[in-house]
Amino acid sequence: MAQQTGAARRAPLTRERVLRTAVARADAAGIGSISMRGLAQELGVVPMALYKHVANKDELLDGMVDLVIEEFDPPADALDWKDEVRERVLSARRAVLRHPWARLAIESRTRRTPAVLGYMDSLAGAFRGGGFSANLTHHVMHALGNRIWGFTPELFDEPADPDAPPPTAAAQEATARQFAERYPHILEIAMAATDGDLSRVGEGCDEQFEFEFALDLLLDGFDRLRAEGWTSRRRP
Amino acid sequence: MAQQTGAARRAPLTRERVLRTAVARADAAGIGSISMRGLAQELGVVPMALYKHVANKDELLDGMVDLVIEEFDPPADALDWKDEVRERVLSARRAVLRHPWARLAIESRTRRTPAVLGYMDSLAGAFRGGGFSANLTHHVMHALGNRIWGFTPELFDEPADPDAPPPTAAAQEATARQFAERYPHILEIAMAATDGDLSRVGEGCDEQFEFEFALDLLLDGFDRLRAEGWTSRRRP
DNA sequence: ACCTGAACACCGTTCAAGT
DNA sequence: ACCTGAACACCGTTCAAGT
Repeated sequence: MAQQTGAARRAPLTRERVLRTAVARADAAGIGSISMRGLAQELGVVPMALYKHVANKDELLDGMVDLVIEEFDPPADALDWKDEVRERVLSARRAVLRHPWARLAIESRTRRTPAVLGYMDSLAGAFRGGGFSANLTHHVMHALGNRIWGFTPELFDEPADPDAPPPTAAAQEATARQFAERYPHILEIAMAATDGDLSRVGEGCDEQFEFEFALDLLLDGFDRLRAEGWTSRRRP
Repeated sequence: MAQQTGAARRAPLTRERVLRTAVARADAAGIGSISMRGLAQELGVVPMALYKHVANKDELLDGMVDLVIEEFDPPADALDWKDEVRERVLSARRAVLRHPWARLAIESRTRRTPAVLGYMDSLAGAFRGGGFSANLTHHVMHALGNRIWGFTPELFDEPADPDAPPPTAAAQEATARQFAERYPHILEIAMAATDGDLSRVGEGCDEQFEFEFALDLLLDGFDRLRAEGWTSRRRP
């Protein structure tokens, strides 16, 4: 008995299984929980075994991002360029929201995998098909920036520290007064975002709204340049 | 003789000196070169000594970013809102270009230091002073996103691996053909960016142009919403 | 009271030794 | 030929022991 160890009884290690396990781990415990050693242990395998399937940790992260990109849904055919871009980007957003670690992984990766290139090519194709010149397509994709991956930076919204002791009412009052004095415009903005309900300021704002606001603003601007027959390498 | 060790002879350790040394080190060797131990060694000090001046590595990074933000120049007075925002953002860009590591540090930090808040407040103030409602100011700042820090994601431009062996002409031809087949739109874009000179495709494009293109496109869109008296919490 | 050496619990990756 | 244990050169941070 016990001729096979736990490791030997497991499904054979494949690149696919390594990557899927890493994605599940990152989904559950964040990108900080991804280490070659920890992942190997979860797979019941010696760390070096992973290096059969991924060259190093960077390639592991690239592969994880590729799995997220594979979740992007291509939109139905016969949309005009604007709806196609919109659908593709919002689909990317849904995938990135399912894998919150992907935001930082995408930002920190220098990645030009086939999955990345394929997605960018399909977006570029949507613009070209809508009558954008190659040049203008180039510029508008840069203008979209990381929004092509469906996320925006957080800027104002900071995850509240769950370990922080709840401040006393007096302390809260004091810091609020100080804040109002030093950062009056930020306070205004925060209050506007919560319809003046100061107690909800910490909740952050409606990120989905902000994302679509900016996306549609950009797409409208693009449309204007396209309609104007923008060609020159000059700014709008 | 030698009553004072090298460490003792040095200027006393201060938070300021720790942060400035870290910034200089990151400027020279990248963010990956920043470690508590390495930094301590450079300062001729035992690692634990740093913990007197920064609570932990996260706070060290926050402090480094703050030093970059302190390099932002407030613009001359009496600019209209658009020029003021433009000047502030382009000044931020100049600082970030001087400290290339700051891009990733800013993206990965969850930072709401006084320096960060102060800068965001000044930007928000420019919009408010230009007649933007608090609500619209909120949305347009989200739309600017990380561009308020003066950078855009790299998207297409990947630093060429200097260690990679120069591919043979035949291999280059083969990959080019394959690339053209799989990613025709990206190829078009890349060629447009280099005026059709394929040999310069690897160089990447004019990032400064792309940055200002997107910035001005956004500012124009903002101006349009402002002029229309945009108030509703609906998309543009 | 102050400071710090040693230690703890990790990393990614190499490589020689073992089967 | 294949696989892997041990090792290398690191991490951030804690804490007890020393001055």
